[in-house]
Amino acid sequence: MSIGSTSSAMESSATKGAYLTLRDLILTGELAPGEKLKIDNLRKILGMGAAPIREALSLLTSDQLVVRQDQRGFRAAETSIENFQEILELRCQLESIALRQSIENTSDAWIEEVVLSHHRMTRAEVDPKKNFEILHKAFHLKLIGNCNSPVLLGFCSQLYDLNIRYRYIASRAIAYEARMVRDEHQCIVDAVIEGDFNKANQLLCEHYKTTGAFVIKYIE
Amino acid sequence: MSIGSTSSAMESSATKGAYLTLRDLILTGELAPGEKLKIDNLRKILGMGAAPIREALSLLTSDQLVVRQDQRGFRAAETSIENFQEILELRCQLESIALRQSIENTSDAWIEEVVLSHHRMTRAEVDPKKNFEILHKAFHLKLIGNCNSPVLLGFCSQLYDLNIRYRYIASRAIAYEARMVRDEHQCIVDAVIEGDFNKANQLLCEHYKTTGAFVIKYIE
DNA sequence: ATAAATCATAAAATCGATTTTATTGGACAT
DNA sequence: ATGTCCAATAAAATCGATTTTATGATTTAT
Repeated sequence: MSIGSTSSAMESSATKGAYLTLRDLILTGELAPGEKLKIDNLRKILGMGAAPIREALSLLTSDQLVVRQDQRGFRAAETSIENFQEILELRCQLESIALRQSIENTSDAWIEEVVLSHHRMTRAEVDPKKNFEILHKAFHLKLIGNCNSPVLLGFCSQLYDLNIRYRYIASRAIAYEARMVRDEHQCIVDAVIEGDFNKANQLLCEHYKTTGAFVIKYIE
Repeated sequence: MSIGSTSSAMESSATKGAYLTLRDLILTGELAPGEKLKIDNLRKILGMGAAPIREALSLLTSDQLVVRQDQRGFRAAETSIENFQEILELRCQLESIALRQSIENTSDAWIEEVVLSHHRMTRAEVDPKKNFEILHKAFHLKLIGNCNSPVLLGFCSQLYDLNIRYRYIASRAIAYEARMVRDEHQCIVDAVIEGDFNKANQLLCEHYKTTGAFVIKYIE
């Protein structure tokens, strides 16, 4: 069984381990949308007491990955086309704001970090998928990370995760799309380096929406 | 002591009670920014075991009102001018989006709800302050509540709370401003009824920023 | 036969005690 | 004196057991 050892769990505290593992299981769809999350079951799976599990689940409600019903326990958040489209739209709106501010504050240091994280992501496309996903997220967050607005970045990070969850769920039905994602990423980086917000923004939103249109076919 | 009976605590579950009470204490500044939240202390104050308190604190981290340090417990989130300004700016940006969509989707039913919640809030200006605050929040959320984007509304609600926390903290130093808030609210409602997004949006953002400028003098 | 009420079971919520981890103050060596 | 190490204390994290609450099945009354 690969559950107890999933990814970077088993860290410091039991709570953190439970949090990371459960988060992973929900994001990848191994715990299905709407599924009841019974404490006793999870106890057996994760091999710990109830307290850290409840705490982890409480933390996951912040991320909108878990829903809590008073006195009726927890379940994995539902998915729906409406929700997916909302996530998609919000990502475009919020990342536009963050991207604009990032480019307004542009600096050599930031540009170099963007180039670097892009490079790392590209290089990892051969490695195990898991690793790529982490670097892919890091890249996209770096792209908007110069906006000097940590709360906004928090929202974007949350939306990213909610979005990728749909990608995972969709990819259970089909092989992972072999679209020209690489080129798209490169063009975005180029526009950012040029300091051209409008171009970068348009490319970024299209990037999200194209992927989204692809995913949406496989929901429901 | 009015702590155990604060507001609408003592509800169904101990966790929910703890959540509401702690949230209140933090929003109003009775638990000061940065203050260590020791489980044992809170146990004595709230009169319950550690489990529901930890769970409530975990839930509050979602709201960004509590910060959790692994193995080092919880504390009330810090405040800062930078954070306040960020909150303010984000509120304007996000509520603009929500307001635009709300007005685009305008309907008689929604307009009536806006008018109603505005009326209720106005009428409550005499009643105990607490009640007014709830209706004030309800009004502002209703104003942007026709946007058909629950996630966005969730963000706005969160930002509202973070913002009001600064108001409370500032108002510890001074008497609550007697500005022309009433007129401002009325003008916003009028613009919404007219379906004039630009006007409504400008008024709303000014409304926030004027109040913000007032509050900011009393931080630090 | 249907609806309300009751009971039995399963699950969630909570508690008190234990274990693990951080923090503090002081002893020791440099 | 100053910095390092260790012990004692305080706090956080966790567990196992208990209590409370919901759920589903069965009975009873209309």
